[in-house]
Amino acid sequence: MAEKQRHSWVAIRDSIREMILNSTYGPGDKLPRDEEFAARFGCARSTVHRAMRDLAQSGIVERRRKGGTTVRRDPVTRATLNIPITRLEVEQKGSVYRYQLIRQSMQPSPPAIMANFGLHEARPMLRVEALHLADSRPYIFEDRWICVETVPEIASVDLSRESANEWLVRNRPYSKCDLRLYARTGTSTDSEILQSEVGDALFVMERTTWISDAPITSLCAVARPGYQLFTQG
Amino acid sequence: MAEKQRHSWVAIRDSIREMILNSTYGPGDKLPRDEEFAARFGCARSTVHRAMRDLAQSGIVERRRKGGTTVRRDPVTRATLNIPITRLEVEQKGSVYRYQLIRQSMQPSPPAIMANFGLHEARPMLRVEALHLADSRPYIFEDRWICVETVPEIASVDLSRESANEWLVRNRPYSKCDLRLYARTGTSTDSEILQSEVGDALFVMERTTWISDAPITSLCAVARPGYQLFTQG
DNA sequence: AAGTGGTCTAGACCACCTC
DNA sequence: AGGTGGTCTAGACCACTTG
Repeated sequence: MAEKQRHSWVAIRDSIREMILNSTYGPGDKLPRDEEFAARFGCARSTVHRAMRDLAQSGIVERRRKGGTTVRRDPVTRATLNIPITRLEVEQKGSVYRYQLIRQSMQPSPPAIMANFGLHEARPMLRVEALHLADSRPYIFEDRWICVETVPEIASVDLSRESANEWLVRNRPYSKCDLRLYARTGTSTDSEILQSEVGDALFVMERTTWISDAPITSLCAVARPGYQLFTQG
Repeated sequence: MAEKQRHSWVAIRDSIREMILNSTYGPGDKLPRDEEFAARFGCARSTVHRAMRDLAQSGIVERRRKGGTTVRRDPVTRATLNIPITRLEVEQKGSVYRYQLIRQSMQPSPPAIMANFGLHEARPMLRVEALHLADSRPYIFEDRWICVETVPEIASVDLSRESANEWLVRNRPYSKCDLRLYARTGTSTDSEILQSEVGDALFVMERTTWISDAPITSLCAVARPGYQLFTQG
């Protein structure tokens, strides 16, 4: 009952992971070089590399040139979140999506937004407050700041028709994304906008993106009560 | 001002992404075969493959054998969450970690847990309720169910000394992990355990893991008010 | 300065899936 | 049944980083 491919990178990854869990190699230990493993397994070095890359991405090992591969002392659980465009998220649930621009204006970035971006000086930004609705009921409220120096085209987009969320995802790739998730108690302002009760537990997602160190957008999205965020491939 | 490596997979990835954003290839369009791209770029097919794998993982394209590579119609934002062992999370903040086992008992899996695992029949499970503390203040309360058929060794672990969280992460790899995040209003039970106020907004993380279709554990972790979950590489 | 991981190549074969 | 992506190899060179 052998595997179809004897030297598949998956098999090799599992072997190495098994050794780590066996304590053949413990936390902080240095693993043999890729070439050494390749010789042991009787496969090409690139196959070991492929396996190692997977283990590194899972957070089980750390790799450094010259430094070699070491077993992480602090294993982490890594989960990938899929954050779809809000319109598609709503439509996928079979609801009717509607979008409502509440306010937009040019403002210099306030301290909180500068902190999100890691900026030391204020930059001119477009602030957009908007509401996403599902079946005419408030779904997510977003308060977004867009750096017009990085995204000058945003000025010519009609944000009352197309959401900034959608325009940016479709037109601006990002190279870095910071995400912050937490729960907040609803205020009276929240309850007005989201038609929720004061004191409801609200789910908040803050997302900040850059394209190679240039700030793109930073937003704070507040979801209606009952909202859940899932993982999924 | 040319790049050091003219045919680096990063450069090729960026070129292809650029074409997609240019609408050279629009949503739903089929991209040329890898071999075709390789010929155009004057590189090896495996280099195109490396670039494509990255684009696929970012959620920009979809690849299928024989079906070829297509531009996704519904772009998604993908973010990787790092969920450390709770003890390390606390210690990294410079706080003193403490752990307190509240209750543990063998119980057949209730419907909610069966649903998390996708089981049709109840299985014997070890239920563990425990509290993680930071500087003697409640930090996270976890209500965990462990499938003893998959993890029989758990029976011989002293869970009053080592948290199930830590033991499992260190000893049990998983092949699949479902995550669900949401906000919940604190009940009187919550307020007792977490020393919070009734009505506080609490951040809840539900996590279910399998090892190749065999259920490992399903837990519901409730964090103290003010808790935040971040991304980070 | 040298050792280790990262990348690239050219070619081969395989596995999956649509046509 | 055939086309496409996925993997594997053997070898070469490069880039990072630590001793």
